[in-house]
Amino acid sequence: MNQLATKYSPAEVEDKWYAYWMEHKLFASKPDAREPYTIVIPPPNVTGVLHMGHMLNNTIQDILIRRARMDGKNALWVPGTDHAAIATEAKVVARLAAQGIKKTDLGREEFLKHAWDWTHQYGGIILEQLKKLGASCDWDRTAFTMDDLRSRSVIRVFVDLYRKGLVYRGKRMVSWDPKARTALSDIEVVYKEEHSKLYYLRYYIVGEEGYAVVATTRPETIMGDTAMCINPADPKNQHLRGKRVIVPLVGREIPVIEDDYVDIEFGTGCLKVTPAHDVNDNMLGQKHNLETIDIFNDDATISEAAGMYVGMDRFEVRKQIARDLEAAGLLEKVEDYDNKVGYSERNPDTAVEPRLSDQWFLKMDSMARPALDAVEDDVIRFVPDKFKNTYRRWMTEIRDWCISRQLWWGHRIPAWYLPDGSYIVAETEEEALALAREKDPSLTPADLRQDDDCFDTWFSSWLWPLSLFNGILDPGNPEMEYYYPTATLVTGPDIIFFWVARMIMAGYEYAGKQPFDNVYFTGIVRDELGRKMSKQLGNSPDPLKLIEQYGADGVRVGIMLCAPAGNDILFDTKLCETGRNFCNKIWNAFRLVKGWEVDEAAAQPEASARAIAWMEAKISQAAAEVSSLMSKFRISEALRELYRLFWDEFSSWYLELVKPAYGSPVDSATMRATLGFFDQLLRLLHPFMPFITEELWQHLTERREGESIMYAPTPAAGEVDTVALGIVEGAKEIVNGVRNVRASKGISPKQLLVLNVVGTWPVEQDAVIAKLAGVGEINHNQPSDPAAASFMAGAVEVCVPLTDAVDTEAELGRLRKDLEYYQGFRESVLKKLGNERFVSKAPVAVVDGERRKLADAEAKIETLTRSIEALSK
RNA sequence: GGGCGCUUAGCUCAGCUGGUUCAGAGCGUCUGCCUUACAAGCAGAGGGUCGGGGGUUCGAAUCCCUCAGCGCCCACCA
Repeated sequence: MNQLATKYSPAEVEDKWYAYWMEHKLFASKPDAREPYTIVIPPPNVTGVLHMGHMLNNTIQDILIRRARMDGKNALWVPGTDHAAIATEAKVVARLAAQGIKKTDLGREEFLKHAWDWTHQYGGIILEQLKKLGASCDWDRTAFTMDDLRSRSVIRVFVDLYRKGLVYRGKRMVSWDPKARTALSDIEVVYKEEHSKLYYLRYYIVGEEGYAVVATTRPETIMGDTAMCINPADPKNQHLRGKRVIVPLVGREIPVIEDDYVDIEFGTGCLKVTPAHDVNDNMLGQKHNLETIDIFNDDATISEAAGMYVGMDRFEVRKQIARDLEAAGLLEKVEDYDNKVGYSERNPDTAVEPRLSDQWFLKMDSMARPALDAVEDDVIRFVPDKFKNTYRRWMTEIRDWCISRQLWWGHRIPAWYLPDGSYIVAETEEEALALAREKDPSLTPADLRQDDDCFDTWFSSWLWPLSLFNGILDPGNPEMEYYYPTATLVTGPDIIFFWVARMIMAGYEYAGKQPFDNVYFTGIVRDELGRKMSKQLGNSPDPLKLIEQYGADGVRVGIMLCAPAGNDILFDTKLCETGRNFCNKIWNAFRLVKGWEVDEAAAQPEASARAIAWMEAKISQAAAEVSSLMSKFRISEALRELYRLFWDEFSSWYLELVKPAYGSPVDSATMRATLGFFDQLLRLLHPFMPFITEELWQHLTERREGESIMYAPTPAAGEVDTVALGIVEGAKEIVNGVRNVRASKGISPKQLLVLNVVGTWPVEQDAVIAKLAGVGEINHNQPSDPAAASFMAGAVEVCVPLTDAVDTEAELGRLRKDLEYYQGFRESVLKKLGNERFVSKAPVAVVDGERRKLADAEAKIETLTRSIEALSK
């Protein structure tokens, strides 16, 4: 044979097999009598491109799905994408801006057209990239968080929650971009370290002499002050308790309130409270029922409400007010001060202004309870379980969820305002109108004004496991009944609150059950320097380039080798090389076996028979180990186990043992067994390396069109023949010893050696040793030979007579070093056994073990001593 | 400030229920091999007082306390 190239080339193999899998619809799933195993993909941004985080995440999902499929389950992996409200809108805004178009000039309808164009243009690229990776998703089910079914589900849920009384409107601080005149999301705010000033202002106390001094970085907000706050435990400000003070320049009286939020150490311990323009002040304002004065217009100029400096820019006012305070003797001092200031990502020179606005909120506490219990009671299992702590903390201190966003790209909030200022929540405008007319029959469609805002992206993705099976619009449908709850969610710990917790809440609220049984938290992929991979740093390799370079299987192995659950991953491209090399190893092992000529009449060599019995036991052991590791989600370790099994045990030991001499045929029993092992190994490896295993499996088996290794059952862990196992394992030790002698003495591997054994070992090992160590003759129970090179194997000394004279001094040195080691070892064992408490308290097996160690050590010491004596003569 | 986690070979990390699968793997380094499956390979070698200190125990990389360094998440200081 050997038309097969010496190197595995993944490119055509991968495309060929992916097309084959698709053509035969091998990833498709329909409910049937089998046990389901379902994964819903964490939907990537619809216009995103694949990065290393996706690679990791989706490789893991594919491994789980493929393994389940081979375990005989009905495996379904549902793909889809997320509309990613803010991220996508920001991209579209940026593209329009490049053409000199402003979003506000376009208007909502036009803007959405552009957004959809963008989505259609770039949408789904990421899913095509996943195919390159080998992802076995049921593509016919591909969903989008803004497709019809998902959109209707979102609206249905919002209206339902509203009618249950869980939705309310409230004020919330948002970051406002005064230039774009729009609210920003938290991730659109960039904080910069800045040198600014700390102004110390005098607030005169009403009805007495003297004043309190307040330190602030924003003196221009004093017109919005509605209180001064001190810490009740602050000894230096006790005299202010219960007093009122006068806002400088403004002249308004405000109360002194007390709250332990105030840091006694900072400034003078007095804090001015401006509830309309600071997040914390707002919190204080709510707690103490303070008045709120909004002193800014949309563009951050001073509003009428301020009563002074009206129409001026905020920073101009800051300068002016400092001068005016100074002139009025109300400025105590000014200090340099470094602080962080938020800037708009969209307008990098514009500082964001905290601003109060009306938002929609969802009450969380009633939904949080069952969701918390589910994780506490391990109904939902977190892997690794350390994330239970994180989850518990957040769930017990859960805050209401602000579900509205000041965006156009997303699900528009189905609330309509009436001329009288009230609003109606309904699934459609028609329904809203009908409801409105119950109050006022004269209303027309023109009287209704729909809320401009959209839902938070997570308000659609929290329904994902439900909406994918139409569980919102048609609860209890057959697909829901079959696939829900899903088996495992694979995601990053960074979205445990945004997404995981909320899906759990939605699951209980709308299906009465957990959305998934397991959550596997992956690590965060970092570069070799430990930095998070990011576009700005440019330190994220392009996954598609990696696949081109190393093959999908190679990249999958590369990333999985370094991906323990929950720990961050320092990704090094080198690991893909290891993966690629592994593919090559498998490929070449296959070339070797396929190249063998079979002689039906040939007898099976003893070494081959021993090897086969041993390999069978090895595979059985490994299959059990891999099952156990997979059930614990120790996927990386399972792969390592298989890597070792294939490379070390199968290739280095087994194949070398059964390999016929050059030009000689192999006996049919050995060939059959070898092909059988190959088949089992490919099946064990398939979930990790789908392409190469499919390719070789095709060469290995007579397979009909439409069949695939994907559906070949996982090899079962059978009985382990420990005797057969022990024979080769024992022989390996001797072989290693002989190889060591060869290496240190520079003996060619071709030169046949004689072994004189001082003592004996099971003769069944001899054939194995002979084949692998290049040994022509093994003599048991021989006297020690000082002229030979020797080594210890267990308590047995093995002498290798040499044709050339032995370097006596070097040999003596080596033996003495060994002797010293074993004497020390004996001492430590003796010490342990001499400890009465050890002997009486430690388990019998452990004590027996120590006694065996002692006996072994003494035997070794005896042989070594004799050898040294003999050699010294 | 609150919480969580990490520290084991030059590098990246395994080490689950304390004890012969306990000091491991991969990569890197060094030595010898282009041995007709594979140089993307083969056969060897060196390298760590398991972050410091204390405790529990017959026995600690493993459990507890403490200190030091690093990282992450949440809340963020006027």
